[in-house]
Amino acid sequence: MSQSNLKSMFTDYIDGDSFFKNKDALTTNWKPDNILHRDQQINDLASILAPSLRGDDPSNVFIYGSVGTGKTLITKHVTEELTSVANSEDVDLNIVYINCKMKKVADTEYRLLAKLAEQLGDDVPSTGLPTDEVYNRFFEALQEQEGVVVIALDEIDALVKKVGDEFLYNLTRINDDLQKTKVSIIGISNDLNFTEYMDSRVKSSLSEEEIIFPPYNAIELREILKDRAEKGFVEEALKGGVISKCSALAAQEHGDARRALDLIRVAGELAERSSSEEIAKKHVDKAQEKIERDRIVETVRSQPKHSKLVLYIILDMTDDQDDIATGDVYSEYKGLCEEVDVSKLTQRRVSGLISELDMLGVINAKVISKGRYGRTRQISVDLSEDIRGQIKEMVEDKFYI
DNA sequence: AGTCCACAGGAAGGGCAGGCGA
DNA sequence: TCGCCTGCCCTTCCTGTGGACT
Repeated sequence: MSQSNLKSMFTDYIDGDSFFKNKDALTTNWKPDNILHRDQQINDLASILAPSLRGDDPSNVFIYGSVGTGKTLITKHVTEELTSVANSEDVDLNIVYINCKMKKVADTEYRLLAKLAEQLGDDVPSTGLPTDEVYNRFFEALQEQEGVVVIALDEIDALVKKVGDEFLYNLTRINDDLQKTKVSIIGISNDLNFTEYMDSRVKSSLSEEEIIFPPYNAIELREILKDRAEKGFVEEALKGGVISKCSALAAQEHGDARRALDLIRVAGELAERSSSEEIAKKHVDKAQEKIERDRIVETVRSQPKHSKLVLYIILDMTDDQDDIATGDVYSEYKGLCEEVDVSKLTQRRVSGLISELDMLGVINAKVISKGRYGRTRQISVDLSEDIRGQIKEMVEDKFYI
């Protein structure tokens, strides 16, 4: 692009009509005035939490539902309403919301306790103290509260799978030691079978009440999307069938409203970038590809260097071989480490990295037995040429391959 | 039926960086 | 500054295992 073209592109951008009138309305963080198809869940959660307005401690509640079914949105909505009533009625109520999956924030017991203490007004260093000291600080911070404290732990399944359920046991028993404060816990999980991982005592005290968020079907998704699109896009930006297409695709993805919103927003951005007259179905297809590509590439980018090298080897080997084994990858990997002058990891560790890449959905690795010839992982890659190229390029740039 | 391969994957612990309190 | 504590990444050591081969 020549420099004058660049200039005209920018001026066109300013002068050009945008498809968007409020892009925020097309993101998951945006809270609509009326939340569709979740009346039952809103009422359930509200009636469980309502006793806190009279100073009683509400039952602990467990919320289940897969990704994009509105768990976080509804929890925030109900707790915000509750807080505003509590404020106007002068009731002591404190709501703490924490996402346990947030890397480096609340993904270990220490960090969770530190974060909880911080939200209750105590400052705890991000590392350095013994865990029981952090627990004490959190406990003291709780004691200084008056009335009810509701702790909402989002993506609690991720944390329990990582560090066990002992912290939950402590949390659910904390009321026994508190005098004037009452604590209630909302556990939010994406994994419906998650309680199987937990001790039965924790399970029973945490699941005093349960609320299930079923996936949205295509019709519900369409209504949600239509509502958001009216707020997010200017009139007549969308060609017929676009909303239906987005909702149908998202319904296939376990009724994921987040995916539906991402699809329509990205489709809008792509259409705008290609200077189209309107947003059409082809933009949705492109959006689908882009979202998947970005997800994979971003996942890989955030991996440690050895994980990148291992993936590079796997991509390289699967170029002309269908299935490869852990041992093959490891011997090639050792060669690559020498080539780029990086100290190599052990096979045990590389095996772990392969398993992590599999869990992240970047590669497919399944354990098979070849009888006499041992047991190994059969590794294959199901990525488009485009994505493979991007990942390889990223690794080559980083290590000067 | 027994052997044996090529790993998988659990457990324990070392070493490091970041941070605290004395 | 030093001792101590944490999370994190990694190694070492180990036991387990599905099925082809003998």
